[in-house]
Amino acid sequence: MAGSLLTGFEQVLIGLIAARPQSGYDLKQYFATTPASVYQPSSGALYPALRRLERRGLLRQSTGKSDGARRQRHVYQVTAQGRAVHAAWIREPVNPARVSHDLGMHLMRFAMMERQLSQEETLAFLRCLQAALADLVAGIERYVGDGELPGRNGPLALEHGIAVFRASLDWTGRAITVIADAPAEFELPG
Amino acid sequence: MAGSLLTGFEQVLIGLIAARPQSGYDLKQYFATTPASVYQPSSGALYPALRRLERRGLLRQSTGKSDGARRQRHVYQVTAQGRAVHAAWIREPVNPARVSHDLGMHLMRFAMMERQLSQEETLAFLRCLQAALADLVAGIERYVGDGELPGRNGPLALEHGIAVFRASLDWTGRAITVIADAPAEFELPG
DNA sequence: TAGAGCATGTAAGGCGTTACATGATTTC
DNA sequence: GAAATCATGTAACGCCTTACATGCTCTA
Repeated sequence: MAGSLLTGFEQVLIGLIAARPQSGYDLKQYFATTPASVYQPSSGALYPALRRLERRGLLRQSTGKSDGARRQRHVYQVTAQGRAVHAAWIREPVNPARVSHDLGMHLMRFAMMERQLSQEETLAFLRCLQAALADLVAGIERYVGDGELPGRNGPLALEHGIAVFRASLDWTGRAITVIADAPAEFELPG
Repeated sequence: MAGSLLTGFEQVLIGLIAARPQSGYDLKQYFATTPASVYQPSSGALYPALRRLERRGLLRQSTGKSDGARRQRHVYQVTAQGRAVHAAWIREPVNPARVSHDLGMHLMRFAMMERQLSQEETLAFLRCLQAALADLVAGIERYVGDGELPGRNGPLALEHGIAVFRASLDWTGRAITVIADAPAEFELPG
């Protein structure tokens, strides 16, 4: 992602805490139990990241109430500034040149868009993603057609890439249909 | 990948140089022109990596002949020790627990297997990958079925994961067919 | 009171990114 | 001779990984 000064990991942390105030341990549990998660952050990555975000004024600690916990938990919540940073991240445009690199992060953003963006904005995002993926797939297919790679396994591995990104591309079409067909169930909360 | 002391990036470098002796600049060109490549290494990553591998005795420089090059090129080739390390990397087993994380690296290994492994060994690798991906997809589908995620975008994002890994899984089936049907065209060179 | 699980944190070391620096050689 | 291109490299900085350390609380 281009514009922000935060890492993708930090942005995801803000988004998760924006959805529900929670502690570092809660986040570890979340990452550990969510299937196919890109992140399995270690303590050495997670806790320093939370403190960085706190130092920058994007998170703050709630009153550390120990509700039966074994040890004092540090429950974080998002500040107004943190909410603004998160909103800007959600709205970052899709960079077509980096879509294969950023795909996982785009999906994270999509999952977090629901309470931030209107139906129309979400559809615009998906259409950008769709166009970028279509170009990506076309580019790989052109490369395969050129017969650049010798042997058998090389072309097969490229076919894997085509199949995977084509699955992504097909998904964007289905997602657009689902979002477009669904009624706007609720308005965006403040 | 589990066993080796080298990074995945370093292993890929050894594999590419094993296929054909080349310089750092050649490798940059390769990464820049191959579509959907996982790596777009910067100079600050590439050249130090090559020197690390040289210092460890896995690469050595050919006679730096300037065949009309603008500047002295440092052409690397793989040493016997480097070849052994690469062969061990190619044969590393698929860790089912890390398959979603290692998938790109597995595909790199597959692309480089052709001259290292027999048809039977390649098929065994693909069947391990197939089994691991099947478990992964089943796990995500079970998670979706549990209805853990609220809202609309979260489940849709998970469906993306299912679609992508299912495309990988389907590819393994096709690749197994292609490899199994193909005659052993040539024997493994020394 | 010993141990297991909870929850946070630190320290060393390594690697990558960005940005800049440096020669050499064509080309105009 | 100036500029563009080729080709390699360095330095600062930041983040992650691994491994270890620390206390607290519940259970036996």
